[in-house]
Amino acid sequence: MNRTIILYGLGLAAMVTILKLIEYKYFVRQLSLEFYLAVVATLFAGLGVWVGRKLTYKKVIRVSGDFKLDESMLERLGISRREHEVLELIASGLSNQEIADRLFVSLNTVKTHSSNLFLKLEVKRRTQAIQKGKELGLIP
Amino acid sequence: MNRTIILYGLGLAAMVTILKLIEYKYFVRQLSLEFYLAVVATLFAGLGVWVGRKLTYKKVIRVSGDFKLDESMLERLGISRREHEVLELIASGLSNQEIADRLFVSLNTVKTHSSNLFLKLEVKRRTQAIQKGKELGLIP
DNA sequence: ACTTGAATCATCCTTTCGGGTGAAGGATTC
DNA sequence: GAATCCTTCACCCGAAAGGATGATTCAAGT
Repeated sequence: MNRTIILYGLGLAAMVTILKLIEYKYFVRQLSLEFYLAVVATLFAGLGVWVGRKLTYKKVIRVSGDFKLDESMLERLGISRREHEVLELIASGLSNQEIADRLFVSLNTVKTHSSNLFLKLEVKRRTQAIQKGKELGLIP
Repeated sequence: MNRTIILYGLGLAAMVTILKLIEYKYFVRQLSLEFYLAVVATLFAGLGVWVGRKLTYKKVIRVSGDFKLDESMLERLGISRREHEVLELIASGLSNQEIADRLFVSLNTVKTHSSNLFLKLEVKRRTQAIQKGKELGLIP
């Protein structure tokens, strides 16, 4: 953070210096004030974008919380609501029996759902399903 | 994305217009060129920061990258290097046999490591170990 | 009315996991 | 040298997971 502020200051200083040099040597009497202003505005807007990126990069990374489900991926893979629900519970670390209890269905039903899920995700284990589900944006 | 670009353009246009008005009405003959430049530069740098934030916000969220291992947590829980290694491979979706092949040890060894790991993490399943490992900053 | 897909449950069978226990070799520390 | 920790491996056993297959119900569409 301190580093970026210092860099920002140095960048500003360098900019001003360069502009001064340009001002006194070439442009000031050859080009219009409007053009000169446009150049300054563009340069500093660009600098601002760069600095803004540097300043907000790390902050945003920490936040990075809000997960948005990729529903198009669900459709593409033909994953039903129930199967997705099972995937979420698998990822939360529950056993098939616990999932069955939570969804008020039988163990066999959960096993069927998970088997179909593994087929659609092209995986062989629930741990792989977790991994792939995250990659595809199906679970947080 | 298109919206931000349009906003950016409108912002620039508005800025230029305002500057023009100011230029022809008040400042141009009362203040030095340096001061005028500084105002322009600051305004546009600020605008750039704002635009930069808008432009990079969504992109950065998806990255959500650099993971830093919490080694103090490993020590606190008494998790050895090998056990942590096994945890990483478990989280990547490998079976115990696959982990054994990758580490050039026997299946029994992997089972011992994972069992000790589960004790230290206070979990009962590998899926829970993945979940808790992520919470504690032991794996990405 | 017929088809289709989802959700549900079942049975059989194999593989994988996980718990418990013991033990041997190596490195470090006291 | 004894104690401790890590790593390695083994055997046994029960629980959980996974594959294959078939069946029923029910709602939605055609």
